Amino acid sequence: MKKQKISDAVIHRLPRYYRYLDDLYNKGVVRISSHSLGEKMDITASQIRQDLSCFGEFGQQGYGYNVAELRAEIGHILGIDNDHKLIIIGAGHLGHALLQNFDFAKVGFHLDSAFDVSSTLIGDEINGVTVRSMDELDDYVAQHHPNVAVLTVPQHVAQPLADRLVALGIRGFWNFTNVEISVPEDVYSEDIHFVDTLLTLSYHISRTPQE
Amino acid sequence: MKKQKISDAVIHRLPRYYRYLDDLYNKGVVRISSHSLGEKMDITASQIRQDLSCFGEFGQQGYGYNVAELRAEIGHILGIDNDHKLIIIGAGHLGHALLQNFDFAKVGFHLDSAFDVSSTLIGDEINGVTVRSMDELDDYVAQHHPNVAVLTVPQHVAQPLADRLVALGIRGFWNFTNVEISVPEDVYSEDIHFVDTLLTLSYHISRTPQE
DNA sequence: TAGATTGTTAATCGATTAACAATC
DNA sequence: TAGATTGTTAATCGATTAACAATC
Repeated sequence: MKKQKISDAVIHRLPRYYRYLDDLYNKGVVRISSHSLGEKMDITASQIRQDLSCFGEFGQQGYGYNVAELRAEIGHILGIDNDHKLIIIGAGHLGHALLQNFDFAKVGFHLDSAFDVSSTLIGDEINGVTVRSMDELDDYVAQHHPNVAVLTVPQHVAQPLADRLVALGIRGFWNFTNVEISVPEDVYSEDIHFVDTLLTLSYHISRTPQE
Repeated sequence: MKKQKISDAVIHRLPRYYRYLDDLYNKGVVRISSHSLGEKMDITASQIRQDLSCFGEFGQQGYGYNVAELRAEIGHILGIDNDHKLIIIGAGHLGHALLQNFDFAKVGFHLDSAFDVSSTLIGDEINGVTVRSMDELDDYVAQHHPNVAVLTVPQHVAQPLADRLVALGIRGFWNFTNVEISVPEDVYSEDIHFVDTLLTLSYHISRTPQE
């Protein structure tokens, strides 16, 4: 096991490993070799072994990897067992969709509460979660200490809100606005730029002839 | 200008360039150098010039780049002026949120129609777009020839639906389900894996102490 | 035991950065 | 003109792949 800084390339492959292993696990597959996993995922066996070696030794010569065990190990590396507490800021259509559809518990997050400014939404209970007024935000965070905030708010309020939430102790953002928010070094923001992905799609279908 | 295969790394930076240039453009900024753009975007000036050189020569020595012009060029490279026609498959919470909030026109897409299986939704008009029955899908596509489909449907129907849509001539997928759909070489699928991004976030906030 | 497959070291490949002549 | 900044070539850095001894 090498003890080094883990590269972004490796980190970004981890959730994908987890997804495939979880799938195999649910199908009842017991063992898998780097070679056959690589075939499924369309990457080289070498890359898989190299990636895993950043975190430890999880396999066995001549056998491969135990699916349940490797799944659990990668889940652990990803922090799936840390029970992060999360609040949703903005209960509009997108926030609402996440409240309704997204299985936060499956990835180790506990959805605590949602906040909005609209009096039409405040007081509503969506999928067991109460929508609170933004006026209650400071008190609520001070009392319950969530560490992650989902930003499903209009673009122009994203940065001021992020600043406010950082001051309240939020450590991670799942940012669905189309702006990159700036946060201190010890806070992480994962941006979902819908526009960017749609443009990437546009790029690819605009030039399929030669490639 | 080098004539070569464009690497994925470059392609994935293009929408970000476009976003920054669009922002500068809207602020009325006329010119920018690779150095100052790099400072804003937190990348090297060298990388910007190297990236752009894949597509042409857009700058001028001693001056830099004209913001409006470079924005338009990158938009063109991304295919923003191709007026792609798009349909939404699945008008549940997430599909609904996209119908309501997302400015498809801004990125050169024309939202044509939405489809669902639920009789509660069929016939509804959301933001000017009619929700049609999935039974009408084949006829509709044959007649209107949309080239992109948004998949906001349950996981287990994603692959069969994708197959059906490919057969109908769809060239690109904006896939919001948590499975990777397999498509022919000349079709492109852009996957939005919410779970993966949330796990990446989890990884980062689970180990901030040392980094 | 023989075959399979790991973890790791070395080789290769590609992407990023630096340097600089060209020129606006 | 002198200063600034490009596009491109060369140098560096990092990531991926190949090879292989170790061993289950």
